[in-house]
Amino acid sequence: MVPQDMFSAPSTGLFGDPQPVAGQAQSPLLQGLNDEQLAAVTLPAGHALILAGAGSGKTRVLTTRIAWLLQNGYASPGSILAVTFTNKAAKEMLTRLSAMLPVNVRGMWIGTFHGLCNRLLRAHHKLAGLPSTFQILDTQDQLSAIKRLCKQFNVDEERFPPKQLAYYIANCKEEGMRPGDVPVHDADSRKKVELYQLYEDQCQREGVVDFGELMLRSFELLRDNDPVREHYQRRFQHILVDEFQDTNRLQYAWLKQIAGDLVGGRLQTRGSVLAVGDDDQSIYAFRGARVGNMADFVREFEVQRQIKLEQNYRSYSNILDSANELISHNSRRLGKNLRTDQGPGEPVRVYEAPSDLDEAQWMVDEIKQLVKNDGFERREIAILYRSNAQSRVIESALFNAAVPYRVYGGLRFFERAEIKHALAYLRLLENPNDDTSFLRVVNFPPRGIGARSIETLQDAARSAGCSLHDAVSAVPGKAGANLGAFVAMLDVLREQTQGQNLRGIIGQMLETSGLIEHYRNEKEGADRIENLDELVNAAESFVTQEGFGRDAVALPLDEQGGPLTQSPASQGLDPSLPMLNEPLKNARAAAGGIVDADTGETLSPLAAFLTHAALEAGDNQAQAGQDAVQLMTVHASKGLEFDGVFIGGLEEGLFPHENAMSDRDGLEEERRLMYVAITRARKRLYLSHSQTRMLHGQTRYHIKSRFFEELPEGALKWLTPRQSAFGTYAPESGSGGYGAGRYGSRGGHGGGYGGGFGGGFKSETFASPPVPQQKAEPSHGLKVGTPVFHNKFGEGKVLAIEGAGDDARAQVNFPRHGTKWLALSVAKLTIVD
DNA sequence: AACACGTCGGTTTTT
DNA sequence: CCGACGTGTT
Repeated sequence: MVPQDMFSAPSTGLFGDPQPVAGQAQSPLLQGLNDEQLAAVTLPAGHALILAGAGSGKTRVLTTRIAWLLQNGYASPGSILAVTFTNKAAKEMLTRLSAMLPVNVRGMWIGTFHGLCNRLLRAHHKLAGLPSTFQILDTQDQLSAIKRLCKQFNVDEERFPPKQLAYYIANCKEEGMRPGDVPVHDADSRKKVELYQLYEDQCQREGVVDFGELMLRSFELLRDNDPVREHYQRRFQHILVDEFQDTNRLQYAWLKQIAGDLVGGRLQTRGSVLAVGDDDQSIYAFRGARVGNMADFVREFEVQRQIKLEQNYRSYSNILDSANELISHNSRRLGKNLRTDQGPGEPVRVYEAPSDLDEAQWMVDEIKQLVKNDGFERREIAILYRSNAQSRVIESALFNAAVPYRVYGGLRFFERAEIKHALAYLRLLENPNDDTSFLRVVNFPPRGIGARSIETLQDAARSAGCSLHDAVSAVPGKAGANLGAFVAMLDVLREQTQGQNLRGIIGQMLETSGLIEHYRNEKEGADRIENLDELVNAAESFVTQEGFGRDAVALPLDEQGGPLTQSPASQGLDPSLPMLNEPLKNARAAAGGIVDADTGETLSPLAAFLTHAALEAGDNQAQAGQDAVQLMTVHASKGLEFDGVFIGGLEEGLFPHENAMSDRDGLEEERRLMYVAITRARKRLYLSHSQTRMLHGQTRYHIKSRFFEELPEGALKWLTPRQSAFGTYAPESGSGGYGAGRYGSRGGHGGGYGGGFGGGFKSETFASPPVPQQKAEPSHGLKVGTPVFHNKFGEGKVLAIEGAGDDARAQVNFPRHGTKWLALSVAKLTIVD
């Protein structure tokens, strides 16, 4: 129980009024909310957990809650902190909020965890032990920094792959561990800790932080500086967290720091935390998400109110029933059942294809019908898959049928090589010690500085304990001259751009660095120049419309430890909060800078833009022009919705994925993934699996996903016979007579069969495929699913079989030893009865 | 410094 | 099968 006096302003009757009840909602803000939503929006002070099912209006509740707090004077903009995971979600919240209320969103802290951490660290960089010009390393940068480190210290990259080190370091940080906190058991772990420490030293020397560091450093800032922590605790009376099920350990610890202090084993908080999430949609355990944070939150914050949003506004009930039934197979749920007022709608259609090519062709045919007969827009149709590799065949089928499509994922704007090069120059203007950026462009465009020269430079820098930039003068001879010229060029550039606006700076950089010139002479350079032009545009719109001041409102806070204005905060307002100074700051921001809390100086537009580039890698390539079918992984589809959804590749080993099948947690996450996929659909849902699939260049035999057994039979319509005998098909016979030539005009794979499926084909036809049957004659007598025994590995189950005769191999899952590929001519396998 | 060749690995992804 | 990456060649 959280005592009432914990809230700052009980005297005004804050939240003391009787709560509005459904039906009484007078404010237009609250109109149209259902009872659950209304209750959530108008929650009294105190910590609360909202379990928000898919399509239950979660974002609406979150934004309406903020608007309601503001409108009723329960909160000032400055007292609100809303945290999301993605920039997209943060932006969405801001947009909806400003549509709802004519409110100055600037005073509010709405952003991603990393964005807000960045704000904290910029404002208190001295206390955090960072230079004001610190730069942010993205994942690529981090990896190249680690590779550089490994080279420098002669680390055996076989034994310690840089990728793994990166993963290891990120992991330690997520667990809140500095090198000194990591337990060491053996030589291996000792070495890793040592490298972690060296990496940290290197980053510190260069004035750069990786994503994990952004979180950990600001956590420590709060933890170790009482005045700072208290300031924010007092300020943020209303903390709202989106997608709470995706928070990792460190993010949760960070929230606790901002919310209150642990006193005598109990968390004493000053404000209210509203956590919104859905344990059934937790699909990011692999990157540290900890669903357990939800239960911890309830316990540690002594949460008194939990509200479930179970009314779904998205899907017909056949779809929803399928989702509910599926997810009911998971254990340890917080418990939730979606309901809808909509009718059953069409049944969920299920299709079994002989091959992945046929599966893709079936999708194309169905999509054509949806568009032609049912008036679906293509952009309202999505094809979802478990892994990116599956998109190939589907793309090919769509391409050959001339159906416009768009694939999500891939390189984002700020991750393109030419953009990274340009940004590296800009970063060096800000922070010459950023060795990662230095190395990226020191010889790009080529200026005669080879590996040899760089090695010399690195040695010099190491012995002097300084950055590469500062070590240049120590390199003799021709190499030194070339390096000197590079540094001189940077100096010239810095001189040239002095006092210029952002657009001017970037334009000048592109010229002086020789980047533009270089790409002009390159045959494939036109696209890259186009992208560089786009960079100038991005900078321009960042300055003008994006209102970069918004993202960087600084905080007046006396860091010298002087008394913070203590006030009763009578209207829930704390006079020491910065919003009172807003006009001044906005004026300064408009003049082209951002006020820094420590120094009172303005943060340059360039610095702000570089931060923006690092924290928001930009849209993938979502050219929203054409009406195109959308292709993406199930993960990428989270939060989206479509009229029609296809989920392909529902096969054991693929979905659920083989790497996740061995333990219960993994399997349950796969099931949640499937749950997310199903709940994307509004009107039509199509599920499919294929008996054979080309994977890693070889045909694999798959049995259908166990998830089919977990769906309500009554909601399904099988387009192919439910029990089709497995092994009837010979996938590799090539020359099918039907629709030959529909594949193959691109990518070179020869004519498939099955072009004529989809439409006419309904049921019995399936038993006799349009290709001459080749007896899949397994001399070994193994089939997928066969339980087997191995002398060394014990009992296992066959997951897949490949090849024939002496080349035959079987993939077998052994509970004790994991999944193995075994050559049948060698391994002694016996079939278990 | 650009290109050719061989090896290796191969869920999911945001910041 | 297909892309990334590292090494070796001109």
